[in-house]
Amino acid sequence: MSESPVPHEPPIYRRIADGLRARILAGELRDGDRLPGENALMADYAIARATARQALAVLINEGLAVPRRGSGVYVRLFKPIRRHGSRRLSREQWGQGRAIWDADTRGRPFTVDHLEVALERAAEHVAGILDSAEVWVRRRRYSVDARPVQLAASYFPAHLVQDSAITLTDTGPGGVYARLGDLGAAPAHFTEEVRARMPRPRESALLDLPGGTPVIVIARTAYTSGGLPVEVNEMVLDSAAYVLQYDFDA
Amino acid sequence: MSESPVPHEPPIYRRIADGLRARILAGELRDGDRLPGENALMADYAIARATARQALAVLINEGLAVPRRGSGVYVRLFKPIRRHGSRRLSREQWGQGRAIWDADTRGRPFTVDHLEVALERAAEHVAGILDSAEVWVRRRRYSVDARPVQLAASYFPAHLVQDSAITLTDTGPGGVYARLGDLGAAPAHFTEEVRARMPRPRESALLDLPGGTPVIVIARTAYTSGGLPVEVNEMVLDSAAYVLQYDFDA
DNA sequence: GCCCTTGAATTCTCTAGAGAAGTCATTCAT
DNA sequence: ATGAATGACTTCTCTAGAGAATTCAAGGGC
Repeated sequence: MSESPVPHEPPIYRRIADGLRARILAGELRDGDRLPGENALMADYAIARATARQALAVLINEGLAVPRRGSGVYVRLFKPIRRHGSRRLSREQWGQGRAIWDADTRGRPFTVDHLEVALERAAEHVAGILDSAEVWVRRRRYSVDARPVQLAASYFPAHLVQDSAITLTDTGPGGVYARLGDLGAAPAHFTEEVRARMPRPRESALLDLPGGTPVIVIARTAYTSGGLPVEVNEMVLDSAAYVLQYDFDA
Repeated sequence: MSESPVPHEPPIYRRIADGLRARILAGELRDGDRLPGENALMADYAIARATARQALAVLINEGLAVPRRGSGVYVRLFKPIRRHGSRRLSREQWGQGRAIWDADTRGRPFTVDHLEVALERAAEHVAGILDSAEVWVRRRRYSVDARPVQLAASYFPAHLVQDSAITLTDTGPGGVYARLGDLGAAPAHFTEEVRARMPRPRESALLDLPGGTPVIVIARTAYTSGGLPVEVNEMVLDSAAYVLQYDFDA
């Protein structure tokens, strides 16, 4: 019964991780700095390799450090891009453009790496929204400075866009939204659903994500002014590369 | 030069993790089901304990599984709450309320666990936005069904709210926004900055997060109709508990 | 000056084993 | 019936060691 009232000292690997984390968050170790590696920790604390690795794994899974095989473990950088939900209401005219998080506002150039257009049977959740069993899909990957930052897949009801340039690689001036306009189905209203989770392996590979990096998943539905859903766009973002901004009135 | 063109077979622990993940995503293993544990994997694949643990750690870090010490490893559940950014434009009148992700829309009751009100020197990024060195802070934790889901800290310029009920535990009918209205500083415009990252240990503890669960961090600034910033609200959400929804016009 | 090889340093994968600590159902005493 | 103790089972922590795979700088050959 007489349990010692000790608040349970944390295990070794955790104490080491706590120490390193404190030094990172205090700014003593900065973006890109090299952390003590497995061998250094083994020597410094007289522990086995597995224990040293476990300590480093904590920081890696927290997204604070990135391992580079054959080289070392480094403090991770965070230099996000700002993505505006509604440009119309965006903050440029509010609050002198002050923001909580630093980010590149003036857009660096996006490039599209991969582009794939296909006619497919719609997945259930997409079919349910677009009310269409067949959809044209446009899948693409965006990069900034040769670094992949976003995967996107847009779905359109097949019967609506069948003979338009939306089914082609080159959609012409103004892009797909201009083409939807040509079809009398210009998007007038958007709703975005936002989630965050850890990436699937395929997403991890395509976005070249280090461990400990969640993805932000945005599912955007575009409606015409008549309330007809005309596009579902599923985006997967590297969470270390983005800050989302949404503006709205009370 | 003649590199063998073998696409490098993945290591054992990864193949095991891949197999289990496939069974989870295919629905063969459902929410709450028990996964084969360390001992089972050791026996099935004739591997060492550390290797079996490594395989399970992959799924745990992906947020697909949750370990329960002394009991087993279980498939994780995902039953989020839907949080609306702008209620005014929200989708109820659009698209018959169809949504990509299932979520509890009708609000289950929120409860406030912790509440702490204090006068503090403002952190740099908050001071920069509110243009005030001293701020009143209201920190609180929200729970749903006795499960903590959100931490929030609201900051107000000290000189503005000094003598109002905002500095009290009970803010009276209508809450802080009604009090700001009393002061002639009713919020008219909001901007939200959204990020996702892995939690800090303190957040992990307060939200009772299992491994592999990112947090969504929302920094919301409220402006009066005159463009004066009157509140900064930093929220930390359990990403497995939330789907954010934003609606806006083109 | 440029390319290639070499070798040290580093992370990554895995084996084998041991004890601590928590969970949970069953058994036993009251 | 209720409650306490037991014991099987589970995850968690850690040791010790070894070879594979990768990086990167230094040195040698052209």
